[in-house]
Amino acid sequence: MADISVTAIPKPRGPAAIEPIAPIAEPCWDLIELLFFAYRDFVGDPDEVLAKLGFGRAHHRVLHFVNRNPGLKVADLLDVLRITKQSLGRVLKQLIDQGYIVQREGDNDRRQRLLHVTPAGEALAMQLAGLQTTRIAGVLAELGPGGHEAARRFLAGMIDGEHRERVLRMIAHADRSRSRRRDGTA
Amino acid sequence: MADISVTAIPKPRGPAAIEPIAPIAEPCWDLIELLFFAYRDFVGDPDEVLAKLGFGRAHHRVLHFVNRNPGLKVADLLDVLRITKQSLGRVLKQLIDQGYIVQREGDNDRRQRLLHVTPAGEALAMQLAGLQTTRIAGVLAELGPGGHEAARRFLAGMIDGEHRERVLRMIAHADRSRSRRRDGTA
DNA sequence: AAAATATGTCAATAGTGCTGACATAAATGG
DNA sequence: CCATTTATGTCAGCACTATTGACATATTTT
Repeated sequence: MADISVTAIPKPRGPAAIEPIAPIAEPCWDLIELLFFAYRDFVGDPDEVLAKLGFGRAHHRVLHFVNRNPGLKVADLLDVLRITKQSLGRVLKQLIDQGYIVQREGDNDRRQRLLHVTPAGEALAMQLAGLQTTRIAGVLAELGPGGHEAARRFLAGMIDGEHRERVLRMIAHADRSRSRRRDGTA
Repeated sequence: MADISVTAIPKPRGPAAIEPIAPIAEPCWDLIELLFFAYRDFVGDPDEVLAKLGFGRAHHRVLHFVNRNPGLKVADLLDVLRITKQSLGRVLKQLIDQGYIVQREGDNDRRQRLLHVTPAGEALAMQLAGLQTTRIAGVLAELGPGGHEAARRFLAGMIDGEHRERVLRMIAHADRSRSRRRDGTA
């Protein structure tokens, strides 16, 4: 029931065809390779902009998630990025020193350093997201209606089942967060 | 005509609504973030296996493309991976030293070192591709018919137009190459 | 024979991740 | 109030993957 499509067992090639060791299913080469090339170009646009600022992909990821989740706790950011605080440290310090991110003490818990983008940080984050959105929008326009939903379902399915729900909730939550900001409702 | 879906210009919020600086289109947050998480888990499975062998992602990419394109020239591999020969050097040397890849002199041009996987190399490459295929097959099974084609079109569209045709040709060519090998036609 | 090509290698550097150890401030639980 | 835990930061060192620049070797092309 879960073995449709690509991993289907190879059809026997003739009557009583002997399969010595079992050739197993042929890998899904096309999507494996397309994911590689697609992701490379997808992150390539931001890379160019970031390089001019002396930043790399790590800076992009931090800036992106802080922009999307204003007031994010450091611990939560570490959790999303799945890196150590030492790795985050260097990158975050640069973003703070150069005025793209600020830290604010937590209201309830003064140990927390809640992360926020500055106007410059938001501008940069939006510029980078804009580049990626332009690329995506180009594809979706070609694919026609249903393309967006199909892509979303494919990509969401590729996430570990263990984390999928959490990621989807985070995306939905960030969407609400940002639309409040746009409305000035915050 | 290319501005359907996500990047559509925001609808005016009321009669004669003034848009001060132009909020521009809202980025396509969901696909941007899903691509990040999906790709991370997609490469995560192989990462674990590779780590036990003392290899990293760079080794995976080299092994993958050599397995898919037997007799690949070093120069072509550099071109596909878009890295320098110095970067390739170390990684390739390790794969050769540990018996996963061999080099053969070109028949016509003896300067060339054509790359081939050994049986061990093929086994490893197929194991890694198998992990990724299992993940992909799980999604495709959920998506139903058309899912594979939709994913392929989305991902292919995400590749720079400049390189898309070349990538698709490479994939098609490698498919022929490998099926010849399976048939013993080579 | 000279020039171009395919490949390899040495050295230095950058970006991003890791582990381990330790420090500080604040919250929390007896 | 004090001990512990929590949230965060920081120093030091290491690994992997990428870069640039320079140079070497073998082979093909002109």
